[in-house]
Amino acid sequence: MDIARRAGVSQATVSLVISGGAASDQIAESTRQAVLAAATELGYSANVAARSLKGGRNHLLGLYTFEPVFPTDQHDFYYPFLLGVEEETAAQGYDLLLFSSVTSAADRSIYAGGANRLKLADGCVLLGRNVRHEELNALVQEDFPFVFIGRREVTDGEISYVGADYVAATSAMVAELHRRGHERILYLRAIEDTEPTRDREQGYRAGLAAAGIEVDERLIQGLADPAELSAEHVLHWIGRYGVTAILVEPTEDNRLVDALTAMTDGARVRFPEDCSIALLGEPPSWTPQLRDWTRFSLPRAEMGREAVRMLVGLLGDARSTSHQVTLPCTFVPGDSIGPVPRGDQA
Amino acid sequence: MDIARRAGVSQATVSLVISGGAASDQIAESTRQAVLAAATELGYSANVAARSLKGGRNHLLGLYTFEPVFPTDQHDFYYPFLLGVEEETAAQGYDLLLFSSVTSAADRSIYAGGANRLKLADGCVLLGRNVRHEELNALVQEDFPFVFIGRREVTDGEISYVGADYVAATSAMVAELHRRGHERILYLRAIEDTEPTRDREQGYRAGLAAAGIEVDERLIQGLADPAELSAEHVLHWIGRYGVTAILVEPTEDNRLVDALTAMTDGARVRFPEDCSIALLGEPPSWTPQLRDWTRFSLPRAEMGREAVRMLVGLLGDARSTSHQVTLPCTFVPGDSIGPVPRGDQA
DNA sequence: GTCAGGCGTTTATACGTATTAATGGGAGCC
DNA sequence: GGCTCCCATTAATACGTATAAACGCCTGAC
Repeated sequence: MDIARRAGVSQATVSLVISGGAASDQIAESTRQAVLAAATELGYSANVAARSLKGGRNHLLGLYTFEPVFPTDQHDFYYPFLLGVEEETAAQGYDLLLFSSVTSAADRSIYAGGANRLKLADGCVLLGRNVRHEELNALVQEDFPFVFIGRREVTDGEISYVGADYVAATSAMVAELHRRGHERILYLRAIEDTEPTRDREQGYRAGLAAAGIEVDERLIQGLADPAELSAEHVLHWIGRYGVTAILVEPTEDNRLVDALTAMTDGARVRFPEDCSIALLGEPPSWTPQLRDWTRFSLPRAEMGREAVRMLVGLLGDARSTSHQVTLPCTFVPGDSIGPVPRGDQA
Repeated sequence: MDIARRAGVSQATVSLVISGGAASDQIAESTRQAVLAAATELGYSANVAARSLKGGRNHLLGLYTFEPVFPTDQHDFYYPFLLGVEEETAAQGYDLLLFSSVTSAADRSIYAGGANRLKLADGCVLLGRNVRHEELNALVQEDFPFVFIGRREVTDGEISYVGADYVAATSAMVAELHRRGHERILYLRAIEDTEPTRDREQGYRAGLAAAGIEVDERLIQGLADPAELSAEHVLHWIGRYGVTAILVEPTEDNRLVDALTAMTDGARVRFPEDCSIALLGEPPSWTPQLRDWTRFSLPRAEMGREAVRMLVGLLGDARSTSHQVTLPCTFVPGDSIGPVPRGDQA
């Protein structure tokens, strides 16, 4: 190390001065000044790799997303999370490492190339819907500190996460519909069995139970691709099952809203005149808001911030217990729900 | 390394098998299989820190902004740049390091703490209006590889940058106004003497020259804070100098557009009926676009991408020469310019 | 039988830092 | 003056990997 030579001291001394805020009180003031001067002069900065190799921390937090975030629509969905993460990371005095290379790689795996690149950072915030649970398990076993944004379960053990309270929000949505007289409420769920979907379904059932309505399993329909949702479907459900309201999960992109808009434009189905409809979440904010859909919105930025706070907490405590937090969603009244259509009233 | 023990070979052999796709043909197939088996079994993943320590490069590109990006409006201004940088970084197989800690620190200096934290990355993309030129100079002297987004000058030597062609865009804007008969064109410039402002002024003068109009120095006015721009000012300029069109530099936030909107709302001045107005740039995109201002827009995402490409090029070439590129802006017709008002026609 | 040569593997070393144990020198005390 | 003790500094080591150089062994040739 050339700083040492420059200041005429040993490498160990330099290390003590630079990093050892604690142990550097053992160092004579004159020496410390000399070292700092030399460091400044040479534009020195510690090598992260070496530092983290040694086992020290490098003051980096990582952010890894399981989905690519570049398609602009999805990016816009994830942006508020990122904003929160970035803001709190800065507030905590850390730098933020975006694992874009892994994200964009063909195989899209944390362990691509046999290397868990996440370990570059002290800890990591994870984000994304299509999680590879086996990778999460691996992370847990290595006990690498990380926090997931969104509730996630793993088979062995518990992980830390900051989730949105989909259960309560969905349940409240059912209650809201029930207050307006609806009893035949269709729930269109994503076909993949991920945690957010499970939570919504649980909230749906809980909401019905609270309203004293028995669950009609035929009113829980899987929807593989929101784009395939058409007026025919809706009219069919109305006619066949007496559906008066629909709850539907939006995707991270704008396919759902596009489909709904197409329906409305065709005037085949009117919301809420023919049928009430509410979104169990919020479509990407960039979507031109032609319509103020009834929905609930996640506190995305706050979730990002909270995840970082939690992560920093984990880093501080050596014996890191996992933490789980769910934050409440905000109900957005919108204008797509209304009373039960005349002909269908009980 | 416990994989070595597990497979009954040496650490070097493991390294050859794991990383040396090239040199691993020297390894007997049986040995390689044994090593790979052991690696899989133990859930091994290479330590990136060690790897990059040995290799010198850690495959990180940095992004540093001279202004804090958290006030939502400014963030929205910088966001497209960030998007481009992020996208191309991923495409190049690098990870992106956001220097948020430095950004948010009180002293906001690259060299905070006597250390150049930027060196954490292999190279760095810089961004921001209020540059500290002395820091740029220092970076140049260390010859740390970096690329600035926006044209920047330093006293000693040249730096690499990807800029927007403000000169041509402003000149074209003047030509556009002249085509509609305007000859008394007021230029409201930022009061700080930064490169973008200088370029706009140069473009303004060039445009006038091309149109055969002599520059009236009284028509170049400094504007410290766009918020202070009022109907009184505009009416004054119209009455006193016979101004029929205004060119104004927008800020990274929404103060300018707010001021213009306030003027319009008060109906004190109508654009373009009373006076044409065009923005020499683009306000933050999040601004509720009450009005489609005539302006030009920077290819921000493309600038970000190009900056990363250039940076990666610098990293590849050991003998790094500096490169300068300016990208053309896009004219956005909008609806805030029109013909010369009746009473003012020559 | 000896020796060259090639191949598969290992030994040794370097990367830059943090940390512990050791070293040196100076001051204080008897 | 000699001894001890303390404190500022240093030497030594470890972290996990990549790589050049060295090594041993086996084959083929003379």
